[in-house]
Amino acid sequence: MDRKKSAQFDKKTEILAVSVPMFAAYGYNKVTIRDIGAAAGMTSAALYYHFQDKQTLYREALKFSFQSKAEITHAILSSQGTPEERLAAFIERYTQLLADDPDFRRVMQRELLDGDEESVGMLSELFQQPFDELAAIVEVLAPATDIHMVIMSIIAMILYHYEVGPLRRLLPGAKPEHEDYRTLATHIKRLIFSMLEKEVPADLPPTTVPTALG
Amino acid sequence: MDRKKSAQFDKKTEILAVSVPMFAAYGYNKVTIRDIGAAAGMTSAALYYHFQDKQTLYREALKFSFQSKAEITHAILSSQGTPEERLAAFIERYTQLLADDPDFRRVMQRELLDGDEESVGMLSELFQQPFDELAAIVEVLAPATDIHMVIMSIIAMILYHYEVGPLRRLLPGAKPEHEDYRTLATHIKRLIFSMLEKEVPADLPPTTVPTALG
DNA sequence: GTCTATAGCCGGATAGAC
DNA sequence: GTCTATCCGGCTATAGAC
Repeated sequence: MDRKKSAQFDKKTEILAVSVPMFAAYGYNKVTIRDIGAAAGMTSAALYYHFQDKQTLYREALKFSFQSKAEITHAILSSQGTPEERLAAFIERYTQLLADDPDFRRVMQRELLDGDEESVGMLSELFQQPFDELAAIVEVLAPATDIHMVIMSIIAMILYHYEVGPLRRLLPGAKPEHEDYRTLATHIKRLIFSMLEKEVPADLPPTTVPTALG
Repeated sequence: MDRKKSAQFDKKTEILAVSVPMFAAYGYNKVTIRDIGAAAGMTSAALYYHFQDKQTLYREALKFSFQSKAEITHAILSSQGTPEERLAAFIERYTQLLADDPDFRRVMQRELLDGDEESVGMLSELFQQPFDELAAIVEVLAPATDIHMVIMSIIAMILYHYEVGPLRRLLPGAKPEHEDYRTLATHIKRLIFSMLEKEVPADLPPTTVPTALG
């Protein structure tokens, strides 16, 4: 490791990395700067050397968390194959990605509830490109439909399934396999492909899902 | 109006009624008991005559808000007609109900994020019956499918559309008509009925949507 | 770059008068 | 039932030593 500042491991980045799961779990208000300091191995006063104030720290944590997700989403959408296969791959892999990352889901949920214009604007910029890539795939498969709404429906079924989990488990017909992301993915693929009047493509070969940058 | 205590207008109920929109808009932490007192026309100290503490007030507000919604949901599902018509009616009317009631959506969203076991348990009890009624309808239409998942998908597409609104509006392909609940309802009906391999029933006669109890 | 100490504020809850 | 006054605790942020 050389002397030059390493974006991966400098103190500031480390603080962001430990604070993301805390904000995800408890929300902005309940996480105190003392908590963050303790988790990063310092006192709250030291945080003010790195960040102007709590709001700034939070916004940088948000960006830190979402930037990588947008890049992973782009990577998922860059897979090879027919449009059918690529759409199926997106549903399968994105479902898995979110199953593996409760923090990401929860931060997103909190932003949709209480995010200010600036934060939400930042998110929209990050997801502009992946959204367009997905739109290009859907357009080939269903030129006559409202592509925007089809995409939102897919995302809704994935994300809301996780959001509603705590309540869903207590409702009639809940089964253990509903916790498995593959059950969810299969269900969504069936629904979407039947609307597109296409066959659901065969399951993916066990390609590695990108789970981190680089 | 007689002397007996009227459940509709006693002071306690009035406090709950004014606090629900506040909790919905800003969340538990950001709403102070001083705020609630002011909105109800009294000081915070007076609230402690009616409620043990802030948590208790919140929980009662939650129940107050959700009980009526569960009853309305039941009313929507009690409509006449073929199973196809009843499912279509549910999608149409529930979409409208949620369009008209941002408080309900937001309180639900907050509970799914941060609700404790007790609150979520209460919600699940309230929605048990409407869920079963919906399941009975779907079962007739699609005996071979995972009914639980089909219902969750419908609810996901309705609720997530509203949740994601602030972000969705900034994404490619967003159009003004996506704000109209009827656009959403039509889209969901098309998707669900194509999966069921049924025709979408004709639009409802302009029946009044129940919007309050009684 | 991190610490200790503390200023300054605000929120929940209670005491006691009316 | 509602008020005024107040206590207590926790939080953000800063000052200043090291």
